[in-house]
Amino acid sequence: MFTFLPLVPPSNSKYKKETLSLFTSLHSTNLKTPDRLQQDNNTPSLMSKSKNMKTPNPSQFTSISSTIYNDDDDFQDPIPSLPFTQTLTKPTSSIKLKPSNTPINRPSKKPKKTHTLPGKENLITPHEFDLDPDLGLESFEPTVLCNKTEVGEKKKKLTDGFGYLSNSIESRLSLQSRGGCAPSKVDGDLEETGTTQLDVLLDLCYSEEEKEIEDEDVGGVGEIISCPMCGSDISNMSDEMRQVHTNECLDKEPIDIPDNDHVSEPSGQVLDDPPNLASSETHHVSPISIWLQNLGLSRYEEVFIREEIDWDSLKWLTDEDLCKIGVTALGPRKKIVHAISELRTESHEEVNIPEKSAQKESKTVSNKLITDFFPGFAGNVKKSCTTGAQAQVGKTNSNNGNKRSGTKMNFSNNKFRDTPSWCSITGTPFRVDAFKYLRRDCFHWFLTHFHADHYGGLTKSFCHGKIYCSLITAKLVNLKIGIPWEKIEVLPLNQKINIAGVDVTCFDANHCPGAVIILFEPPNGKAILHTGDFRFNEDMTKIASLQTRVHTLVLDTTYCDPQYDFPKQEAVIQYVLEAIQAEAFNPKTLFLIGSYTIGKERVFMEVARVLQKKIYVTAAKMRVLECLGMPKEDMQWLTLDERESHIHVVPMWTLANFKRLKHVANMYMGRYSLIVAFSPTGWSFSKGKKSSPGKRWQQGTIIRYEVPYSEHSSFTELKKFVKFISPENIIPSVNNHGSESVRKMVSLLSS
DNA sequence: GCGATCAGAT
DNA sequence: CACATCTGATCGC
Repeated sequence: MFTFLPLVPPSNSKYKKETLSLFTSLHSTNLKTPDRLQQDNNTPSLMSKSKNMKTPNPSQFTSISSTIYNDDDDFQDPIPSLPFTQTLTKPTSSIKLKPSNTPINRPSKKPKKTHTLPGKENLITPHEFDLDPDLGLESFEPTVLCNKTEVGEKKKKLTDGFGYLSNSIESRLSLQSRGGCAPSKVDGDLEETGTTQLDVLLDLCYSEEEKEIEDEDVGGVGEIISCPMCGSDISNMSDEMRQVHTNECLDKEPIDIPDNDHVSEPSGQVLDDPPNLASSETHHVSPISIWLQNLGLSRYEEVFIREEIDWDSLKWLTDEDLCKIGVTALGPRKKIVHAISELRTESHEEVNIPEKSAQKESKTVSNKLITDFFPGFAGNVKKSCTTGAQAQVGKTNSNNGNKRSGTKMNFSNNKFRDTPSWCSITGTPFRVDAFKYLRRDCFHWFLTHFHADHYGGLTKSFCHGKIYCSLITAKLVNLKIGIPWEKIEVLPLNQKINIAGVDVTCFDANHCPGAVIILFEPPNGKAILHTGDFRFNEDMTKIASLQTRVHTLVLDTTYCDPQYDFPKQEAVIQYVLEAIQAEAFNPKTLFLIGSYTIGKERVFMEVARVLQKKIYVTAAKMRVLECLGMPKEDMQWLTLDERESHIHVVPMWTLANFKRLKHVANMYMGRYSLIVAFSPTGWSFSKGKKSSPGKRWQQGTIIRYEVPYSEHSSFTELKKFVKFISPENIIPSVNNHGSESVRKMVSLLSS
């Protein structure tokens, strides 16, 4: 019978000691090394077999691996021009862990900024001039800097083991005890603010402030600065807090937009429908023009003017009409038609809500359920929706029940949609995972982790301020997207820092490498905990900072439904291990383990460690893994030489269906006679069957396992977490299950 | 021609 | 279901 032969003597006690990560504890405590593993080393191993195989020439190697696994895609080399030969010439016989050629140390090259306020860049980047020389700067730069130097020192610590999953004792010890919040200098309603609504007015504020700053560039302070809305003295606030304050006032007191110059600013501001547009009309800017600008289709402005299309008739234009009037290009036409249909939907709803037609009512009710079940949430949403989630359409929204008098436009273009409430951190000038909603009124963009649905919209031309994220995420953002380090601020784990007057603390989210949960403690005293994506574990309840009072919890509700109950990751990995053993009777078996750009590392790393087998990864995947700061003892299990391993890490979609797997099988025809693939996904359980450790499918010589390996919290875990945090409000960050599941969760929680 | 973006697919 | 991503079409520079 075939068994795995250890490639390396299993003397791993050293790194076991060093690695505080769950990874290791998982290995040392939960995962039993399969008995058969240690026995029977008479049987020729696949390994030795593959060593005897004829060595393919380099070009074969490349074409095979890249063709089979679509390496050109996700695990793609970020530098397109990088010649394949570079990969090929890597030593293939002895796998050395090359020093990473990724510029991971570049953050340190970034000169530590000192007090640079009165410099030219203050005029260039608004967020810098925003800093009050006395207060803002004091509260922002020095604090961060101070912490940043610590960050540098901590980097090593953070990345020891899997930095991302260690709520290590070590790091927890360094938790700062949480001081009381500074008394808010703004009025008590501050927290009720949404952040971005009337960018128009904000822009006004900017230009005014810009002038002021230019004037006082030399450091002139002392003037009393009043809120343009309520008139109260906001001189003591940092400029960003002033923005926040002003935004709140704006939300409270909707006003007419006074200046069309700003109305026409195509920076994605939210436009009120007829009323405000009407006011802009008096300044000879038609609402249609603004609307077109927001769609990025200003070039058709002339056409619409020529055809004398007004706001009302716009809503009834058809695709055909557009063709006739000269919008012939398919793309723009589609865009316009889509946007029009949204306009219609919206006005339709406006009409219907009062009528309470059965259908509409049910929609309204279901929309409101979330808020109903979270006392205080409704009010919040309403306000933050004015700037935030209100106009959401499509799959990323639907939790925003309240449509403030339906006066907002929906834009088909994501970029111009309102920032959803779960992206805006009320009471702060921050956004979280909101790169799809880039605006010029914000300069602090937090990224919880490096998954496409969270960094979506972020491109290397990002120029909206700073990106705040964990070290691992920072490396990936730099590697994969090409964001220069100058635009990235690395956040330490388990350590409170101050950004723009707001206390910020990050914790490991137990999701993918680098994923963090972020606690924001704004001056208004209403702490906001943003989970990003996370999987709850009991250790989180031991984090001192989380035992604080949390006002609003922005919660990853991916599996917020009782039907979603899956096993612990350890159990699933154990299942995979056993399945590999069970299938390994055939020495010509190729094992494939699915993976995303990042995520699911634990599955294949544990397989390697427990089975003592090397794992093949593509060069691009290796570069990503090199960002994770895994100890050498772990990295030694990875190889870039596919001949060294019959366990391959492949992009998840390679395993998506048997058709693709057959493709792989064909490519390896003759070399492998059996393919065993593992798809680790949280969705791989049937609704009725709870916690089944995995499903096995077979078609001929291809076996496909779906294993419920989730990096999101199960419903049970969500419950525990919510109970632990006991927030006043919850904002779901995922709306896939709608309000119903949130309602269920809440009712269960309250029982 | 390349990067960005989006809808639709998986 | 929709995880997290891919694909292909289109547009702008």
